[in-house]
Amino acid sequence: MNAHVIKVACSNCNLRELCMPVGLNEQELQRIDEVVAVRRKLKRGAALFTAGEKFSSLYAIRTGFFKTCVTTPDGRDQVTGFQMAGEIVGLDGIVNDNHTCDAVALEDAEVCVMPFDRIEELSREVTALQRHVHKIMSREIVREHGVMLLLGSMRAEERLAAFLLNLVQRLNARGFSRSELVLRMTREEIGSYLGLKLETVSRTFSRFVEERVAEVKQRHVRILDTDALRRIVNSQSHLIHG
Amino acid sequence: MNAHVIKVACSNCNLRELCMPVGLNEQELQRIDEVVAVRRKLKRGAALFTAGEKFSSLYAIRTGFFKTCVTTPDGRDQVTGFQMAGEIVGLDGIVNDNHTCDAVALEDAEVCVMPFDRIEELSREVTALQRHVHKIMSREIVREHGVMLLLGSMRAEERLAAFLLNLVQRLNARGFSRSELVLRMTREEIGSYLGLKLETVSRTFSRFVEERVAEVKQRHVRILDTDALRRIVNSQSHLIHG
DNA sequence: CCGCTTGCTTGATCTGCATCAAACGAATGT
DNA sequence: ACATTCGTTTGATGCAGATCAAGCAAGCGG
Repeated sequence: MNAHVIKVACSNCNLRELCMPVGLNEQELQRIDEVVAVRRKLKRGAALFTAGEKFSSLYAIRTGFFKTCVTTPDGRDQVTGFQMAGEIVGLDGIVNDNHTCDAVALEDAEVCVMPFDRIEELSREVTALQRHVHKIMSREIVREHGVMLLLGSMRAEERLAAFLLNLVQRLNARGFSRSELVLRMTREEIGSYLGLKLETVSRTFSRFVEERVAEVKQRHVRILDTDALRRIVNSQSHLIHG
Repeated sequence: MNAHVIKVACSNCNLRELCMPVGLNEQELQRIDEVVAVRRKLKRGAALFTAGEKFSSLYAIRTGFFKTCVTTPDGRDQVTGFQMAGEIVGLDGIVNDNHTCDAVALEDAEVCVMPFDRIEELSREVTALQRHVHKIMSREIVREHGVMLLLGSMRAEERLAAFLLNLVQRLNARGFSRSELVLRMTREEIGSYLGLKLETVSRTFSRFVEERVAEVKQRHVRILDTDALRRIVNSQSHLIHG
């Protein structure tokens, strides 16, 4: 199953400040290394875990890009998030010791496997780790609030603008351009995440191009006017008559 | 601010199995009592906390019914959840030490105030509490996945049916009828939660009445055909041509 | 190089829900 | 008991996005 399994350390990982607490002393840093059991490589399209699978570990993404999605028995499908390097996936599995969604690599990827009982054990001793785990889970809750707001009250243009702004912001935090990006997912996956059909996503991209807000060539996107995107998100279009 | 402040213990609280871990020994039970600092009473309409407010505590609902909602600077509003006795609110505040949403009592209510640093301290010592805190946060993440699915891919009828089924299920777990309930929130609040306008909520209720699926008199709802509701939720209406 | 598959774009039409509007019922305070 | 306010219901109309449909571009295997 795990084609490549490599034992490694967080203490000298350049993504540490993204997925691990900061301000640890020497001793704590060494203990943190115990959190990661192994690394695991995944091919594009492969699932890191799937709904129903036994939960045992959280995963820190080292390289690559993931989507998480829930599927109902009747075949409905909803992308619940896109995750990139330094982000943690698997939190959904804690509550019932089973994963409730799939995590799928959208490109070749590598993750750090962190057995959850080891995380719990260590976070009883290293306060900063305990706090960090709590923050990560809380952050996910807050992120999902944002998605609910988006799905519940935004129009297609606003949704896609918010989506793009969020993506470049996160990419920028990882040293990438704040105006240029390559989408790792299909129009259909974007649509699923945003509660839109793929045709609507495509048309909305085209409208952005017409309005000179962005250049879009397949999955290559160059944002020409970030402020315009921000204005679109805060358009209050739904309140014109309020 | 806190008109009524009463010191109390979890160990003899009849809601303990809802908001605290089970299977604790005598000693652990006593320690758990330290988690709750005080209780706090709220009048209908009062906010337990609001967005921007400093985070310090989680709250276990003892009596009453709450909504949580996020508001954007441009006046958009989204109800992110409804909470009842035994449920925990405030998890959103952990990540940035500030609350990011409002929690408002929809009827006179009482909560147990649990200072978060005390929770963290104690959960370093009581493994069952640590596990419990993790499960509560994970459960919230999973719940929100469900809401995203609902908002992203369900039709009005399906959303309202899912909403009703979820409410009675939770009420039933608290000893109430599995067919009769009193809504604590307005049509507008239901609509905000479900991504619908209040008129659509009202019309959908009327349709349920026509179809003899439920009786609805203002906020009093009697479910006549639970299976019909379940069928509506799993209708696959969006896949007829798939 | 070609043929195939997969993903994307664009057009035409349809529809579910929003919007606008009005009236009604229930709760609240005087 | 009454007026006022707030929440709800119901009807008429409009529109954003879904659906249906066709063609196109890119990647890939043979």
